[in-house]
Amino acid sequence: MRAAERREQDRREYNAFLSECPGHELLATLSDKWVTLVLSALADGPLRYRDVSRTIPGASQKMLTQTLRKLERDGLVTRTVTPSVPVRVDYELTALGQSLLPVQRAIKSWAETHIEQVHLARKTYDHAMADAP
Amino acid sequence: MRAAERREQDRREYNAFLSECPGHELLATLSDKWVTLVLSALADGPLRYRDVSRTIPGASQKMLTQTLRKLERDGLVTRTVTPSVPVRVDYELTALGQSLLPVQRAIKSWAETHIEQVHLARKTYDHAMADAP
DNA sequence: CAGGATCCTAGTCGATACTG
DNA sequence: CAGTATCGACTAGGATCCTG
Repeated sequence: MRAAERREQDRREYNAFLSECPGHELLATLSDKWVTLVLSALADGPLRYRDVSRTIPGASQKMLTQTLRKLERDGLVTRTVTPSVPVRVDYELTALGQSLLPVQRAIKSWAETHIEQVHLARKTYDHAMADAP
Repeated sequence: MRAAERREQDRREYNAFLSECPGHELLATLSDKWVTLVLSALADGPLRYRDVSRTIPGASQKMLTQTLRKLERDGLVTRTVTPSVPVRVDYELTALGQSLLPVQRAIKSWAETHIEQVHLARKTYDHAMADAP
């Protein structure tokens, strides 16, 4: 059973290494469905909580809050509370957050120019699989 | 209860719209932890199954196979079976797969230049939260 | 060697209800 | 208005065993 232990050890070390890898940290946040949506919702300027949720009808308010908190924690957006009645909370991209937009655009750009090839490949693949199951 | 139904309807429509959005399709695959690792493992040239798994010790063979199949289906890698005894299977990036590497590099690049700011922001945020819980 | 088939758990997400 | 708290459904991913 030493081999199994050894493999598990390797796996742990590797995963530890990965969680320290900047690229994967970024991907972890960037890949979040709601993160990308919130980011692009705020791209045009600051929004109140309610307006963000209207811009992204698919998000439950739990996910929305969770996402906004995460982004705030990472320094990508600022949260400004105006203690009126009722309270008003505005969210705005920081400079750091804005610097992420070009990266998003790069991804979107690749997607738009290559997605058809991917779809075609899938069709071909699925068809081939249907012939030889 | 009509309001709830309406919201659910909106959510469904929105999610349907999202799943058709090229950007999110790409992000769905690109953000997969194992996808990025396999992609960069194959960046330097074709590899056999065993070698991929050695390059990425953290991946269970289930995840590895699953990921490779997904990439093959999307036309990002080719799978070549050599029917010797024992069999030999090579995986190689397609042109489409290689065209994805610059995007990965862009992400990695942003991560490396900005990750410290993110870490700093987190530290500050967590510290502020500790003061006012 | 390269995987297929299963079982199982830990975390994710949505819906709902309540608060300052 | 802008959340917080809680619960249950769901599922991705890991461990394990087995095959051509």
